[in-house]
Amino acid sequence: MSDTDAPDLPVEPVEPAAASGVPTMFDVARRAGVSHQTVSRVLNDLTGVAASTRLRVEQAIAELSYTPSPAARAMAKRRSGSIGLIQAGRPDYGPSNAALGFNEAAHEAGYTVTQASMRSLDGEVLRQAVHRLALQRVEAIVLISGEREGVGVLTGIDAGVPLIVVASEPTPGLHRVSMDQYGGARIATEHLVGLGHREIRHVAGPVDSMDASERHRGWADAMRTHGLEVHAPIVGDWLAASGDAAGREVLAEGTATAVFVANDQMSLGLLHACHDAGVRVPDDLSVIGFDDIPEAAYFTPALTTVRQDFESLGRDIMATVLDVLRDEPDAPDRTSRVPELVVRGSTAAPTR
Amino acid sequence: MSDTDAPDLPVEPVEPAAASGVPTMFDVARRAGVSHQTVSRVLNDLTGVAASTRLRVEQAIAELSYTPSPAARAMAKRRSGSIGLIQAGRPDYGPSNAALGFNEAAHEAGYTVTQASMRSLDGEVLRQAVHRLALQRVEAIVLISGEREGVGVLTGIDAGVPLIVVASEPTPGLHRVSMDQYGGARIATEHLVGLGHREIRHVAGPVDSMDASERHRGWADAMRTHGLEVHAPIVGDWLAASGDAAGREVLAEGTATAVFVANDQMSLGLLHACHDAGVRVPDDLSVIGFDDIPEAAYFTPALTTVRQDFESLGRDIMATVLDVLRDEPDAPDRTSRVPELVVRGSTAAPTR
DNA sequence: GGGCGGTTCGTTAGCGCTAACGGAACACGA
DNA sequence: TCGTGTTCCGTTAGCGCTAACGAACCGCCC
Repeated sequence: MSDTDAPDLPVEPVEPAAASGVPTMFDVARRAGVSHQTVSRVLNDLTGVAASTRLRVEQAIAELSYTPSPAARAMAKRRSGSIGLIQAGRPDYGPSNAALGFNEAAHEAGYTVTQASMRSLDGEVLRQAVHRLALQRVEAIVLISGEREGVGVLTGIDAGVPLIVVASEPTPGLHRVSMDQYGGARIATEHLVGLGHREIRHVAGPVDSMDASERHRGWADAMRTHGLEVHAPIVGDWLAASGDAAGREVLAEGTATAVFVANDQMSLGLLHACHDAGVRVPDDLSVIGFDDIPEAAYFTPALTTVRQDFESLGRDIMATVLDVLRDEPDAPDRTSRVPELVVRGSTAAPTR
Repeated sequence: MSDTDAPDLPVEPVEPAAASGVPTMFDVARRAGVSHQTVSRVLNDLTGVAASTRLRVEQAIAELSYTPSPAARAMAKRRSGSIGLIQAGRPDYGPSNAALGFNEAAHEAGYTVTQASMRSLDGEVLRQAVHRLALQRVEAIVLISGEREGVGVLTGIDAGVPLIVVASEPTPGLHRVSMDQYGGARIATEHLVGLGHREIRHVAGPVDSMDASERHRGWADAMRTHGLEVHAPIVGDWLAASGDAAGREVLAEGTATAVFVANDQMSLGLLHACHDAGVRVPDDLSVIGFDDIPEAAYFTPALTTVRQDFESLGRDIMATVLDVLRDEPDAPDRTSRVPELVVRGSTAAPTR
């Protein structure tokens, strides 16, 4: 049997001992009196293991409180089991809650989430973040940021993995999830029109925001549907300060009886401007916001707004990721979740 | 030369080809005409590589656009290079920004962040999140959540890795980071006292919140310092609704000339209640908040509050993590960052 | 000219898993 | 008795890195 004339040396089977502390699969195998492969089989719930053997292995696992090394597993399986998440820009109510929903859904699906968030919206910084995640061999990269630039940057990148973005406009080459901003804006506008308003201004979000564009479009289309004049919107930056400035502008003009503001924070600023100017809301001016942040109900007056379910959006993102990873041929389009009107005290019929 | 009488078979050196697409260290080595170990040396910036060789390797790396596999590296080095982050509870302004700062600092330090956030504050859910992260072999786990219960849960866990929490009270057995909530509350109270107020109520955060307790303590101590009566605080839950309820209570009582509210959201609710009741702020009642969320400047009236730098807190967390991982003997105590008073329009001298 | 220290590099052996294959043991019918 | 399947399990060979060692080569001094 021996293919050499040298004496058979006592070949020590190289079963690594649990020297470094944490037990390995071999430690479990030795304790259970089986091979490490059988342990692997039990771990991965494969067939071909006798019930009694399975039990012994499970017991050994429990006794050693063994847990498989994710690095070794990732290496052998050639997949990391983790998904990259980039949250760019200010951690506002919307993005934060979407990220949270995504996180929960990802864990439920057995994935790990590797975070690469940043305050900056700069293209170069974003590119680096994508690169960092790609280095980590994440299986997909998710971008939560409504800015058109961010999406543009991703479009030009070949990260080697699927890219999923939250975007309310079509994004060629990328997978997309969003809520129906256009529809929400129409609902808001219809509400004002239904109350009898005919001079309705719009305070929009930043020009680079796709959500802002869609809300603007929804407002404009609704106005046109009713034969009302579509003024140029006043452009803000989502923050309360810009809402305040926009409010002063609207009041200086003095013709509007209602304003559709593209988010709740700017609505707050606008309400502030009204109060300063002695303009009563909703008696002299109706105001409707967008998002329904938790504070909106306690603005003065309580803000009528359009509620978005960001957490569900986050879950939609993960669902889309799974579709993409599984290469589903006809995955459902997850861009039609429609926001819901919440009527409070900041809107009423016009008095003039 | 041959030690066998068999003919020399063409021994194929088992250098794995780039069959699976992504290039490996061996591919780089072959292209550069060196051994894979030399590639590793270049990658890890070790000495003992001739400048010319280093150049050739770097060029090969660039040409193949090779990036090392984190899984293989983690396995060989026996460290994952990632840190677990648990953000429990609502993604409010404070925690979200702290998480963001932490994220940026972690990446600057060369670490990856594995996220395990959840809306729930339940102990069991938290325990599972810690477990999930431990399975991932993260090198440390960070908890951002001011609830005492969360910290308590972590105290009882042996995750096998260092645990770092954001907590404004001492946490035996855990590493701790925080801002000086007590000091901030004293500053707020001193401001009101300085204006001449003597009947100052406190609207506190939930009893399980350490921040709430510290702010309460700071208020109470400041009151005592000035010989003022320390009433029992009204307990809220951080949300605007509870601030509204607290406001009604304060107004019904009718003795207070000022209120120190434990956060800005509840302040908003309280302002709302005042407006409803026809009580003018600050003429009839002064209100001061805590946190300085971006919206606070646009409350009606603009809110006087105490500003906290959450992003820096996040960076402090990462600094502490690094101290712990490096096993620094005398790491600095990062619990003394003092908030800053921001005076706006909601506080004034009492008129009675 | 030989010994000796430094620099530069290659060889080998892991890290802890999974995938692929093979082989032993047993049951069954022809 | 002999195949012929099953069922169960072990053996071997990777996955793509790092760590430890050792060999080759250079120049130097005695």
